[in-house]
Amino acid sequence: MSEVHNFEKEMNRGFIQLVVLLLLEKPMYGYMIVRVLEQNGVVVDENTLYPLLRRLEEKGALSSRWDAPEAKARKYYQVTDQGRALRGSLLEIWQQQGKAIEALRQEVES
Amino acid sequence: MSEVHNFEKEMNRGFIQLVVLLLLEKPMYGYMIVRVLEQNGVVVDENTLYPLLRRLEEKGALSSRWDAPEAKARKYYQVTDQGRALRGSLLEIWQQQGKAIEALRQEVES
DNA sequence: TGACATACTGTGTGATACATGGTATATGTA
DNA sequence: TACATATACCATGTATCACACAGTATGTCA
Repeated sequence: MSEVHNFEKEMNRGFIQLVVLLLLEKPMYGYMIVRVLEQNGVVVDENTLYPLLRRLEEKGALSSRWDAPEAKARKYYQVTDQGRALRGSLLEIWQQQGKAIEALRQEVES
Repeated sequence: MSEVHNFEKEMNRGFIQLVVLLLLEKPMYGYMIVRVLEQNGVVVDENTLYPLLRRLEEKGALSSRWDAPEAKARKYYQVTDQGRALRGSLLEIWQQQGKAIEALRQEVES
């Protein structure tokens, strides 16, 4: 059905969280996040992002507010201090993983 | 229950596949992989790794053979050409993600 | 003998990416 | 005005996966 197999899909899972936490240093709404990431070569499905945003808010990593109540509804999200702490630990994990992969790559390619 | 939250756990998902595909350029068995990764600061649960190995073999990315049939059974896995191709595309994804994260980090931290 | 390490397997459970389908407003254009 | 398309979000369902829990069986060492 899909071009991208499961193994490739799995690569997105942790990554999207981290990207969102980095991006939302400035307040943005869901649809906008999808477009901005798209322009940077990162494809995130709407139906992946919206639940993720709600989940991150539920856990205290993001805060949100509705904008322009009478116009087209936009829900702006922004990272909280708790979210910054989470971002920090995810970044650490990311970097440790990067080191492991680089080390292994050198072994394989030599 | 666990120290590590879901957001942190999610970081492992794509990563483990890639590490295994890199590591198995040399034939190794499951229990050995867990120990080797452990020594490199990467914690992979046995109950995560064993199914992953079977899954990768099922999809043709790994081949396996049982060793020493009458002694303690060890199942040696090794990457196939198909697995190398998969590894290549996962590495590409990894690098693209790395670029995206680095770009965002610079924006956030400046 | 018995504790512990080694080596693997089967069956849950909960979380999540993505699919499908839907609501509602805004905007461009014929 | 009519109608398509873009914008912006949500609800529900399915498949997959990390990890928990529990078990089998052999090897090793005190």
